[in-house]
Amino acid sequence: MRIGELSRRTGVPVATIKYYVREGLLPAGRLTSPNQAAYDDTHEHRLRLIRALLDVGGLSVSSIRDVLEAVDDRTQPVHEVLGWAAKGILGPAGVAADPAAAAARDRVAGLIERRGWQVAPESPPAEALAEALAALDRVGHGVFVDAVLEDYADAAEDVARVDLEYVGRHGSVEDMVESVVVGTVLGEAVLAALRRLAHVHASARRYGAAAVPPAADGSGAHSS
Amino acid sequence: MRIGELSRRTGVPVATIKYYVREGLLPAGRLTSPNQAAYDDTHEHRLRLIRALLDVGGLSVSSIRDVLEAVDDRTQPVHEVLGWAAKGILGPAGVAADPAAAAARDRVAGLIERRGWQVAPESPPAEALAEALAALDRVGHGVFVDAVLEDYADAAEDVARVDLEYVGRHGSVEDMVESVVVGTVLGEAVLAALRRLAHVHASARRYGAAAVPPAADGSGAHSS
DNA sequence: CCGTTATGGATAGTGACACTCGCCGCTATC
DNA sequence: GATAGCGGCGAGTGTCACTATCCATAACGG
Repeated sequence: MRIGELSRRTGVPVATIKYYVREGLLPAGRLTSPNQAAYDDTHEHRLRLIRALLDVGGLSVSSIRDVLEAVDDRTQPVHEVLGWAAKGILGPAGVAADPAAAAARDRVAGLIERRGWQVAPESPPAEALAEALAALDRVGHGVFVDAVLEDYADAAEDVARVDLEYVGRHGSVEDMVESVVVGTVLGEAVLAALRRLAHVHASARRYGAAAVPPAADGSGAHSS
Repeated sequence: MRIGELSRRTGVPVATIKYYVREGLLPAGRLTSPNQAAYDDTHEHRLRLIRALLDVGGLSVSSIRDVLEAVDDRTQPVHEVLGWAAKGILGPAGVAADPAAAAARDRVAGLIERRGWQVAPESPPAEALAEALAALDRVGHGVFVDAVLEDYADAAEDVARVDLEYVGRHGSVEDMVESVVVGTVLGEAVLAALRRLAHVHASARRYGAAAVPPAADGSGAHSS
């Protein structure tokens, strides 16, 4: 397969594929002549993965490069791979120093301890959580945390159990790291969408009984 | 309070505050002279909200403008507000037409029906879900969906129940829409972080028994 | 009273990001 | 042997979230 067909199969423009190769997201094709290269199924699969991470997962190109390096590195322990991606989605952040942040970090440490989670409080997900709790506090919704944190944690545990089961049942170690990545990133998108769906349903049931036909107008549908 | 103090209190640069005012995210201060304006607590609160949605929620400035308009518009029914924000996080997207997308939409419709959810299958969250499922399918992890969808949906229902209870118990209708926004957007970040935390824990327990001291090296800790 | 600093308002510029274009010389295909 | 496609490269594009500069005016300190 040459680049044109790869492009046609995946719907990704040729120029973009070349760009991904330059950026190190996609390995170059096997050269058959000085200016002719062949691509195969692995390239196609990798390309689809890149697009999924980019479009649905919302990762940046540079995060994806890091992630894919981890996927390719077979020596990477699975649970190590799980910590990274937060930084790609949340900004560089860099450990805030205000009172809200300090309180949030304590709160996270308490939660981890109470749950008996074997996680370092300095790990990226823990800091991401602290960041989110601090933000909630700063906008005056600190109570939200009191009201929901434990229930959220229960739900997170349920979900994580299911995820791990899937990854574990998925056969070869080669694919495992990719399963973890896919499950983490795309699973997040799935869960978020489900939560909003459940919100809409629960809200419609509780407040407006009036049917909610939201596709009728375009008021909020188009972007920019 | 003048703009300088507002800046000092929130940590947001003066130039950035001016930018938010220009962009319509933040109302202008009350003019006391042709070139002097006063800001109050509502401005401060709004500014913190903007930063939270931006930094933690990952919304774009234009999404935030839309969201805040809804917050300010008291006539907005609550369950109507719940549909929007997906477009800010996921791209404009625009309804894919390939087989994976079609299958995913069917699947979503089936799920909604099976759950008895009162949600239109064309609503933004439903389409976001279909998008995510389609992406999963395209990267060859369609099985993931079979394995976890129902459990995810259970978890989402649990979480949504808790969320709605919080919003309902939160008093005045004025604050309700804001609670919904905050709960939806920041709650998503909280839930995602908790899920990753639970992943790391469950994974450490199941695979590497070796303690996982992740803060020791800086290999993945600092960004870019 | 006056120099310094801060302010509102407007315009222009910045850096990061994810592409996208154009060019060159070569190759595959009809 | 014309035409289309190719690999590789550098440069350009549009968007986004700021950021910098400028001006005339206002507040503030001595």
